[in-house]
Amino acid sequence: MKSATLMQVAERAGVSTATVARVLKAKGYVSEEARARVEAAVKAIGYRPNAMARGLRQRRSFTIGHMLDAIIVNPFFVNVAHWAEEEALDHGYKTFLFNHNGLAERERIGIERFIERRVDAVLFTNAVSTENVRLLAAAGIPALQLERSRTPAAPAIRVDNTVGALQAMAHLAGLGHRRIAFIGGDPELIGRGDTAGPTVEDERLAAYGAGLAAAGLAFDPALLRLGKYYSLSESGSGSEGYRHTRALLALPERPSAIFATCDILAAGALQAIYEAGLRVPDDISVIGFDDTLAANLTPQLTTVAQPMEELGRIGFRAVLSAIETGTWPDQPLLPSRLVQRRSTGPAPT
Amino acid sequence: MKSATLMQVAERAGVSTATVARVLKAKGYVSEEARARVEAAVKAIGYRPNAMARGLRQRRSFTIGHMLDAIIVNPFFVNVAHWAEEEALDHGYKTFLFNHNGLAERERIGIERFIERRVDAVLFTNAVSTENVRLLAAAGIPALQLERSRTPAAPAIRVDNTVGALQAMAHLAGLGHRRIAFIGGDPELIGRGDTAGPTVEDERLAAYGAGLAAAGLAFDPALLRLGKYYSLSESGSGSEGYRHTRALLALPERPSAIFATCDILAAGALQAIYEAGLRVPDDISVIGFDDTLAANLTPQLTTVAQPMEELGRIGFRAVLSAIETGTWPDQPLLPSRLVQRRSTGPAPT
DNA sequence: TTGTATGCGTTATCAG
DNA sequence: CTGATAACGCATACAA
Repeated sequence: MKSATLMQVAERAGVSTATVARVLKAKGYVSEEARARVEAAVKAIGYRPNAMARGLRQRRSFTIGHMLDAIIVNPFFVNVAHWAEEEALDHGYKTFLFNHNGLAERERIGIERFIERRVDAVLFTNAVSTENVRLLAAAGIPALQLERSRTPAAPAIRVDNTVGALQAMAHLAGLGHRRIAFIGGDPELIGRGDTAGPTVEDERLAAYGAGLAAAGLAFDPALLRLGKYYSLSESGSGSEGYRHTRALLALPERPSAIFATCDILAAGALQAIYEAGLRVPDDISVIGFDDTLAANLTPQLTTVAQPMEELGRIGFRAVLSAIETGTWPDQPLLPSRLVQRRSTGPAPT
Repeated sequence: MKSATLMQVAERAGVSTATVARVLKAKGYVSEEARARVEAAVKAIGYRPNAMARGLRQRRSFTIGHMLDAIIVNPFFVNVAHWAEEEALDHGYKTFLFNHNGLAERERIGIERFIERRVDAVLFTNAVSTENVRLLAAAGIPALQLERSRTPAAPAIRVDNTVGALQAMAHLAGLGHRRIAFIGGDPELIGRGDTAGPTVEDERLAAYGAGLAAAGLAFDPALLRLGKYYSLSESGSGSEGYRHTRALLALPERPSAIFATCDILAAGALQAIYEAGLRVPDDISVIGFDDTLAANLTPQLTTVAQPMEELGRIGFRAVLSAIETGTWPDQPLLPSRLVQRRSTGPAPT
């Protein structure tokens, strides 16, 4: 038994479809009596508006597309997608997800799907190719980047990586650490994109340097390990962090603290340290970034939290504004912040 | 600039809309010449079919709903959702996600949204209320449960929990463990649902007992810890496992191995053990369930893997069959299996 | 306060 | 092989 139509409701209530529409949308004048009859009819036959018909007529699908990097490898993406969806729900919207896994070709396919579905806007967490993003502009669909800007072809709500990273460094320095290693994304490897200015990786790396300087610590290139966050093909997604940490522990003078710019990297670091028979934080402290895996790791990880809920919610509200008014609200720089748990402690003496 | 319409393509190609439709759907006779002209026009104006119009006309949205428990707390759900989506993509479908967080009321709202969107079918991972699921039947929408059956109101593709759990127990027993603890979901607390027969929790618990018996080990009630998998309100989602493990370690004669029926529980167990200054697997072995967090934990967790990709893919194909032919294919019982990593080792002597 | 009529962009059914 | 034309279910401009 397929759902009833508005016309059937009208018939049953003995009014016109226009009247039914008026009570359903709660706009326009309707007599109390007609309203009651319509409501009774709606209930009686279990009427539910057909979103496709509505969308076709209104030229609005009440749907947005959310382009993600790789939802099953990094929980960061799940989280922002979740909160964007939650906010969307509050506004009568639904979101479509699509994972490009870092591949421009996949991203293109996803965007084409979004266009066919006539999404009212799309969120990128994150974008891959400027050319692809322009496809949306060409179709008249607003697009917004979340967390990082990879292309000038769409506005972005970015995160202030510096503030949290600086807190992390100050925390470590305050604990007496003098040899602090850094495991992070290589600005060149991660993909700088087409946006001018420092990338997320540049910022985190710069904050490491600034944190060192602020604490009066010298920079030691041996303590700097740059690479990818994870490789999609490898199981044990923390393997990059694991490898870097093994190298760090093999140093003649090993670090007493490691600042990893991703919880996944930190997870691998924790494994390497454990395997070496060292204890966290007694022998070595570890800080991560994102606050995704953190609370599940052993020991619970001190990490720089990203504002995932704000990113999702504010991001959705921003595109909603673009949809409804054609204008973008101010794009705030959302702060990251240090969350202390149990993986950091005083430097060993 | 909004996307062009089929009619505009027709005009530009100098043919009727019917002809355009024929070349687009690759069915019906079209002369080579007409086809070429249409294809050129499509390319020229960047035409993309409007899925809403198509859906309205065909009474099919090429969309399915996927009802999930709580995507941000348990990666298990992300994974099956991801693979179902992936399979859907291969068949021209998109999925809508909705998290009910274990609440029947939320589930009802989600289902209503799905109905309004006119999804062609819905997947439950997992269902909460029979009454809600019946809403779909009333609307003529096929529904399928994945991983576990909570209601007789829809068919289910379930997982064979026994096989993997038995492997886990045999693995532990083979390693010489004689005091094996069990931390699992309480069959009563988790929600038995309305389906007759043993629940997932019953099965895992039974396998524990059977594994003990097979190894000639006595059952010790002190080693049995039943509760919830996690509480949604608590950060550090492994806290349930942490608490149970603390209790276990405080026993006069503590276990040398713990079998936790969820990686999240195992993550908490690992934290408690670490905090107690014990080493895994030297002092105590741990096995989890699901294979979600496993590879990221310290040490990498031996766990009973659930067939998440198969669940998603086979699940989608099953509903597709229901949509297209009105019949359900055979529902296989998908096997779980032990994945050995580094958290299990010989029992200490 | 209410009803009529039209069109949103497709697909499908007919004739031709 | 091709072209009119009529729905699909709803929203809205316009009349009444």
